[in-house]
Amino acid sequence: MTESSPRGGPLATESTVPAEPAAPVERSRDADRTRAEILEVATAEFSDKGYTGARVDEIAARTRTTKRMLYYYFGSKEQLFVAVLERAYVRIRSIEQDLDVEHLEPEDAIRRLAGLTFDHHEAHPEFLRLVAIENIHRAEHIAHSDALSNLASPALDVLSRILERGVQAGRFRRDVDPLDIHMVISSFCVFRIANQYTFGAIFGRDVLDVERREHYRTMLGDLVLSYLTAR
Amino acid sequence: MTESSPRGGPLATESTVPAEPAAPVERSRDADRTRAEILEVATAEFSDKGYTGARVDEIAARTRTTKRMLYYYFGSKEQLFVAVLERAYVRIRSIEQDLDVEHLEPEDAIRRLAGLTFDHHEAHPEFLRLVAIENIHRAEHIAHSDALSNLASPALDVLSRILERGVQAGRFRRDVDPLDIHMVISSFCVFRIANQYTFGAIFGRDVLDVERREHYRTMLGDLVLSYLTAR
Amino acid sequence: MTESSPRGGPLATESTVPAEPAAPVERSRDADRTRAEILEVATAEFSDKGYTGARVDEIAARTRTTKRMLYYYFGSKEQLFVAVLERAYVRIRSIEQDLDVEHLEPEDAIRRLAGLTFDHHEAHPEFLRLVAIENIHRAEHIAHSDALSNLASPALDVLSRILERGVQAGRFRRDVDPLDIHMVISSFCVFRIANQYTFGAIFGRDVLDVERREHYRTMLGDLVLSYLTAR
Amino acid sequence: MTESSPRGGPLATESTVPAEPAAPVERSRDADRTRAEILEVATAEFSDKGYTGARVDEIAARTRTTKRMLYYYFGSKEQLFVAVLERAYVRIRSIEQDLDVEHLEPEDAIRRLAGLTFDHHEAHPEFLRLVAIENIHRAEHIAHSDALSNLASPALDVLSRILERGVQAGRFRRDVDPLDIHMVISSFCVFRIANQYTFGAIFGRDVLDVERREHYRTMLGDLVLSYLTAR
DNA sequence: TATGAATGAGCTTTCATTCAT
DNA sequence: AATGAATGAAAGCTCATTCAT
Repeated sequence: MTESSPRGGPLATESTVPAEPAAPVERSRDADRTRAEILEVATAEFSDKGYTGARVDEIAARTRTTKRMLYYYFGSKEQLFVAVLERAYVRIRSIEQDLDVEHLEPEDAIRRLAGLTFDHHEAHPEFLRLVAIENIHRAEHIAHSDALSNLASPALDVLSRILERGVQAGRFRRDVDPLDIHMVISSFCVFRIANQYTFGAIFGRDVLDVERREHYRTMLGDLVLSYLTAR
Repeated sequence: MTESSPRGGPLATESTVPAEPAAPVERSRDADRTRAEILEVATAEFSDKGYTGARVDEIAARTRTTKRMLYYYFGSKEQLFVAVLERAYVRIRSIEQDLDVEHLEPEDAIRRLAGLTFDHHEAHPEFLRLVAIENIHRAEHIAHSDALSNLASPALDVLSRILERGVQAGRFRRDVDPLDIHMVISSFCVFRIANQYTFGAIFGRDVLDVERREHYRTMLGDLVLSYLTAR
Repeated sequence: MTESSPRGGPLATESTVPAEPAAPVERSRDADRTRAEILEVATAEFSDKGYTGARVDEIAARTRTTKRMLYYYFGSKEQLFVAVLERAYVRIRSIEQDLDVEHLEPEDAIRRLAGLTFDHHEAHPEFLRLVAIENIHRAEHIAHSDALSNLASPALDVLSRILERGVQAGRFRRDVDPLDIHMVISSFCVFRIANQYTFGAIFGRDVLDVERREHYRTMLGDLVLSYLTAR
Repeated sequence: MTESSPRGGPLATESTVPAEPAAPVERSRDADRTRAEILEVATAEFSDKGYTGARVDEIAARTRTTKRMLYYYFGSKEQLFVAVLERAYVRIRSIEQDLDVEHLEPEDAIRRLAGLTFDHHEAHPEFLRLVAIENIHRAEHIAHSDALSNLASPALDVLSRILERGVQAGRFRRDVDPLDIHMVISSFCVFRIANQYTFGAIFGRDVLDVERREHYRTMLGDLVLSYLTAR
């Protein structure tokens, strides 16, 4: 990489700059807007076609800028993909932080948590596609990203506290690892979205059918709770 | 396509020829061997790089034949990919048919079934990678394949009978859809393999660690059984 | 060329073999039929796509034989094209021999001759396409063909005699070269067919429109006669 | 096509820019020079080998640029061919506009027009080859070209006025369609060039022989005039 | 800081033909 | 006399990227 990127290097996230002098800000705002637009389009393209399948030309064409600007801002296709992943993870995590389950009974809190995860995954299939794509590439992009390497789910902390409360109340099993429960919940929610196509093709069932939505949502809660409360 | 492919068209699967005639088979055997070798290498390449990322040149280079032969046998990169998918599914399904759980108690049968699924997925990560890749492509290749469109898991029939026995014995819930249970089991097994990289990168846990293997395997059985036996 | 062709080499025309022993004739007849079929299809393909644009695979696919047989009978794509040209010229010339104008007045004979030429070209556009294709290739195939090198039009002899009669009767100009008249007639008839597409695209006139047919046919006669009878 | 072409798209003709700005033109001039060079070479190659027979590699090799640039400028082999056709037609038509026959007697004007057409065709055989090639392809490229679909010959207008004057002077037939006369003239001139090879091979006459040139040129004038003045 | 123009390397696929009996 | 299997060479085209200001 011989060319330096503006404002903090290629991995810089689009942090809101609070107060800056007049003139250069104008330009920065344009730059931010352009960066954001590129990321938006790139997210769609990468999510749709995969990393290799995505075309830099196509991303640029759907933008108001040129391909050259894309390289100017992000350095390379790979760095653009990393930026896309970072933005996607940050967004998803920020949504998860809205969880407010402290006032609920442990069982209800679990149902709430699982249900929200279920909803999130259904609402953001392009995020799951990016995750699947990144796994195909063995998470090599995430691994090299400082911004993502230790970005654990905030839901995990919430989950830990729910489990603690449940155990202390004598309603949940002891010695259950919160991350395992998180994995069970994620497995189900991710599989339903990420594998919907092959599952549908093989078994002829559309798991995204709205008529089946509540069934699956409830089932997930039942599944986790039955495990946590099993004698 | 004006050039005819050898032996039954590009989608012809490598049917086991039981008793073979004498002379002309020699060449057929070579052809079959070549086909098999191409499929082997192509499976590795597609599984490793994804459909778009895979290179026909690379596949050919790792083979004793040439790129030309690859096109002679399979017609196109896409048809080769379909052949790879077909072979992978057929192989996985044939393994699943070895299930022998009729003599077990329903609970043990469930544990056995879940455990074998768990083992299969761990033993064939390249199959799960192909499935993930195919889902990125919205199962368009499987959809166009006659050989795969109706290839439900034989494990599903086995599962149905276990559930029936469990219900009749009064040990399992009524009205549980076998396909839902299959989905729960698959979710967990698939997620653990397919999402191991991002999961590891984000949470710092290696879910493939042999030391944790039995824990997860048992946990899956517990999870499913607690759901099936929940009051 | 290392492989010899059956029955007289690659340029042998499909002459009817009168009397031959039993068994091999059967085979020859099949061979002749196969050759004829290949030539039929090849004529269509070459005429449609041009020499380079024509596909050996495509020709073979439209035949009941295989591509290999095509090479067996004709040696190469080029030799097949020569055979196609030969057959086309022979056929066209044989049709022209039906001219019977000796009993007509010179003027009527000219009209008859020009009209028949006009009709022939309209009836055999694929022949004109082959001629155009061959001219694109500077007649290199015809030049190397013994069968075609001195295949002048029989119409030329007929024309010569008509002109002689006209001159002797004091109705036609003296010293008119029959080949020049042939060229005028051919020019008009060939142009109308061979250049119909660009002419139509540029001038918006469909010169093949049946409603204009008689007009052009008459006009050609008028044109030639006015020249021959000009003071 | 996601990659944008320079300067107005692939079909943009080399419009004469009258007054040019200062600095950035230098590069444009290079680009125009490169475009022109590619078109020059491509004209020769397509004209020589036909559309399918022409090789993009060959065209590029005869240029100072690379094959990549050829695609950069023209998008595809087909679009390059269209550009070649457009340039050829535009050039031919621009030459035809130099006709200045208003001051001549109708008969002399006709001879002049026919003679100039005769000369043009002889001077630009590669244009006629392109036209023949385009007719083999049924004018599909011209049909899709906006620049060419309505490009009637300016010679046609000139011809119309000559005929009018001749009719008004009582020297020419009435009710003669100028386009028919154009067709007669074109037929003869085109045939002589386009069909020279097969004509020479079949009849052994070199119609391009300089010794016969005046004969044919005069003959064409005689032919047309005798038709126009026929009683 | 910003950008239009240009590009080397490699991609999938197709072509007419020959091998080997 | 007849043929199924195999193929070297090259075709058109696209990719992410850099040049040059």
